[in-house]
Amino acid sequence: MKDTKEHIINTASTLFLQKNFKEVTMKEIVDKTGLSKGAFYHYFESKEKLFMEVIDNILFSQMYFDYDKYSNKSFYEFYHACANNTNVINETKSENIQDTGKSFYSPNFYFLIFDAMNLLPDFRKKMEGYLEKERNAWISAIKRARECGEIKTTLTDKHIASFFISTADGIALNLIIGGKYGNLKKELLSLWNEFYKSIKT
Amino acid sequence: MKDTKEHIINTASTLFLQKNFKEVTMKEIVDKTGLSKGAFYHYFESKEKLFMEVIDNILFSQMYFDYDKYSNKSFYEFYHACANNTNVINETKSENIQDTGKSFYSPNFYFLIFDAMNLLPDFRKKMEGYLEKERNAWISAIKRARECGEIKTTLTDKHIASFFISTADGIALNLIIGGKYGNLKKELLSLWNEFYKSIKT
DNA sequence: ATTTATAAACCGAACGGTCGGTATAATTAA
DNA sequence: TTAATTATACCGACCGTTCGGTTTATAAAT
Repeated sequence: MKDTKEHIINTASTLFLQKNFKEVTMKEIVDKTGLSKGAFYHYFESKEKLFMEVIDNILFSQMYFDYDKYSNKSFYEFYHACANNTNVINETKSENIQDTGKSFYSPNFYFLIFDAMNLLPDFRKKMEGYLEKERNAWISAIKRARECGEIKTTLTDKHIASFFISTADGIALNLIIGGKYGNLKKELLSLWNEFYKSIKT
Repeated sequence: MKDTKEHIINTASTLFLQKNFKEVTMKEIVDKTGLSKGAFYHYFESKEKLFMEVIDNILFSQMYFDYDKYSNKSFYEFYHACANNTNVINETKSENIQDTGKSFYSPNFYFLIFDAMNLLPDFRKKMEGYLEKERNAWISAIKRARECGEIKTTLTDKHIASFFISTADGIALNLIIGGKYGNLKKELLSLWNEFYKSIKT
């Protein structure tokens, strides 16, 4: 059944967003899914294969953001859309996470990224490709905004892009450590909006 | 002997900078130190206790940065000093890391931070305290720069501080993923310098 | 100076427990 | 009846840790 497999992937996703690969045990996955080991290994040949599917499911579908959709919109709209997209995972997954009393940090995919780089040989290239695409989208959006007179600044397109991308990651990281990842969108827009004010014409 | 214990901590430090707590095995620690398990447990009562000492050693000594030293210097000097401090760990530890052929990422303490938050109950508060101190140092340095006419901008002190701090983390994260953590200082200063140009009087 | 006594440093086999994974039986669906 | 699905019992490998014992350094006694 397709449903059962998806159910396993979803359950495992929330676990892998909380803890790293080694910390999530098969017993845990089996218990949380309400299935047995036999049932699990009917659908997946190994824990690693499951992990790969989780990676694909989370990183390369949910994380995917259609930048082209904003190619004819203003830069203001572009970065607001990006801010809205940042915590898709948080919103879609955190509802499944019950507080165990232990000091879990917020669900975040930095775990996944680090683990995936260790476990999946071709992951880094895939990730780099994604990041490059993201960066190019930002750069072209900024370039467009400058050309059509939306913004005006001495800063180069590249550096502005670098600003938006790295602040997104950096603020996310800080909020995760502080246990306040839920504020990401708010914090991001606070900084981005004021920066935007300073460069808009 | 103090030497042996320090030797264990140093060896373990390089390991914990490469892999997370569970991925580093006792066998590995023992082999890399050239000691036996018995010898190890003569100095540490558990793997966790060793990990705690590694945390203290790396995060709260090496990571420590004396912001007060720059209280009478220019903001330009301040952020250059911070940029120089970012990859202290990288420089001091990476020499010990031999390339095993496996796709290790650059040594970085994001592993340590994540693991420490799970394993050590009081770590988060400690970390938050450190981050707050860091942020306050930035804010007061910026405030000073504004007051004495070094910089002039519509951006608030808080947001400028947020810019510097989050870009440091964000760029570091991106470079780790790309396997080019060694470029951190260069990349950081490239962005920071140009931003500085745009706000300096 | 040499022997004796005490402690620190170190070793590696072995332990109990948990890990991911498998073989096989029971159940359900077709 | 046959094939797909789920459950149970079980496996060997490996984990962190323990433990009995050896070696080496330090100090005391003769």
